Amino acid sequence: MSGADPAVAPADEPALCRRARGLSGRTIAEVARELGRALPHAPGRAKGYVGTLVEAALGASAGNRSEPDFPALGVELKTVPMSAAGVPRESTFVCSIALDRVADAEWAESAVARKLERVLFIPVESERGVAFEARRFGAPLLWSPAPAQRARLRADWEMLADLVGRGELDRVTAHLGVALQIRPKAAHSRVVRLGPGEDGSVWTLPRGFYLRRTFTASVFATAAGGASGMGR
Amino acid sequence: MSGADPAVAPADEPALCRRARGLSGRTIAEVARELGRALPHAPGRAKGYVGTLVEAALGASAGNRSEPDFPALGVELKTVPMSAAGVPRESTFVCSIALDRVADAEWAESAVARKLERVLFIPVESERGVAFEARRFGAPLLWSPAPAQRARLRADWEMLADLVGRGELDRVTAHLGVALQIRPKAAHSRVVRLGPGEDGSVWTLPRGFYLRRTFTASVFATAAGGASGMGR
DNA sequence: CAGGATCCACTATTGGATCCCG
DNA sequence: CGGGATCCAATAGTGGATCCTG
Repeated sequence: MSGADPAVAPADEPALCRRARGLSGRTIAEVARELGRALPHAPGRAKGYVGTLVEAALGASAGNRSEPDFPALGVELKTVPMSAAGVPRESTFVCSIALDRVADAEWAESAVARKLERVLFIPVESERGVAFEARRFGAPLLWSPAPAQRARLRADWEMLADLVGRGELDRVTAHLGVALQIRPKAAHSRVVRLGPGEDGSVWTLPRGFYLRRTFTASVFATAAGGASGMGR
Repeated sequence: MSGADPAVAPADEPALCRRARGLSGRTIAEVARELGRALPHAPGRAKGYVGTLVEAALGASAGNRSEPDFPALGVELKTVPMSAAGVPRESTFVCSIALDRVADAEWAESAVARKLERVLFIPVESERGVAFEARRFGAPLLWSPAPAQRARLRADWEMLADLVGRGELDRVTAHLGVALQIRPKAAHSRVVRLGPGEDGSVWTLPRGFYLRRTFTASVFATAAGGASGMGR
């Protein structure tokens, strides 16, 4: 074993960061072996595997509960697939939308605001041509939104929550929002959920909030010594 | 006739701007008719037609000479095809590259810097679905680069001129440069010109400097009341 | 040929769909 | 089902090729 007992949650942020840095440079296969976990059975059938693996490696509260991964620290954990150029390859899921309750919510109380207040990003190599099990973890980033970033997220959230609350879900597409967007969140497109419609409730596809790839890219770029914090 | 005699160059910038504003809202067909010019014979065979038409309409010195379109004013004229959203659809040609002379040139003396010091942009509607002759001119923009824009152009130019001067023309692609890029400028790809190579001179494709679409977009966005002048 | 540009095949992006696990 | 995410067909973007005129 290489560090503290992974089954136990880290006591504080420094301890968490130490564990996270311990992953840097190591491969998925190495970490899986140390935790006694099998690698995914089939290539392309590995969605979510790395996220779960990192949860175990860092001692996050496992499972599907709607609280931070590290409840005592208020820290949310996200793995981010990175291209060789150091740019995220995918958007980042934030949380599902409670379609029936978003109407009269306030930004400060929202699940999005709470989840994003403190996030530990773990970059993972993700390049066609590098075998899944050989992909390496990168340097972790413990992030809280800068004022301009928080303002951007809030503006997007208020615009989107307003649309949902007004029953205009059918106007909501992933095109909306600069930093934050709404996209489907379901096993497939026939799944339905009750949500606000033009006349009362309608059956609709479950949705989630996601961070755009460009936003996450700017978060990493800024942290790496970038200039502005937002913008190109 | 709607304004001053188009055959005569405007006396000063205000006069030029008045003529340019006179085009706003009018169609290519209307302007062509007033100047007694035939419309292009075939659709898709109209490259350059609008540029030449506007030169005539505004009293620019016609022809292929390497001086500003309005020599007395030091103003360069560029038509810009615009999408319905008000964003340029194409990059903007600036000038050809003297491959054999760019090596020891200085930015301030360069053709790029001189051409871009004062530019009159004339937007033209350019949307599949709007017939060529029915496309309308937009509000003109008389522009000089803001300090940040000039610095960006200079940095790009120096990087590119350096590559060309060092005989590394084969490493120059249109990917290089944030605001300014180098692309082929010839009738077709078999045209060759003598330029600097790794060992003396080599035959190579003629090239030109172009403004990227994103840069021209930011120029228009800023002038339209935008915030930053550069950036997204 | 130099200046006026646009065309278009290919690549990059991404919105919507989908998959695994507990 | 909710949390962990990635997949991929369709669209947007653009680099290199091309076209017209004087």
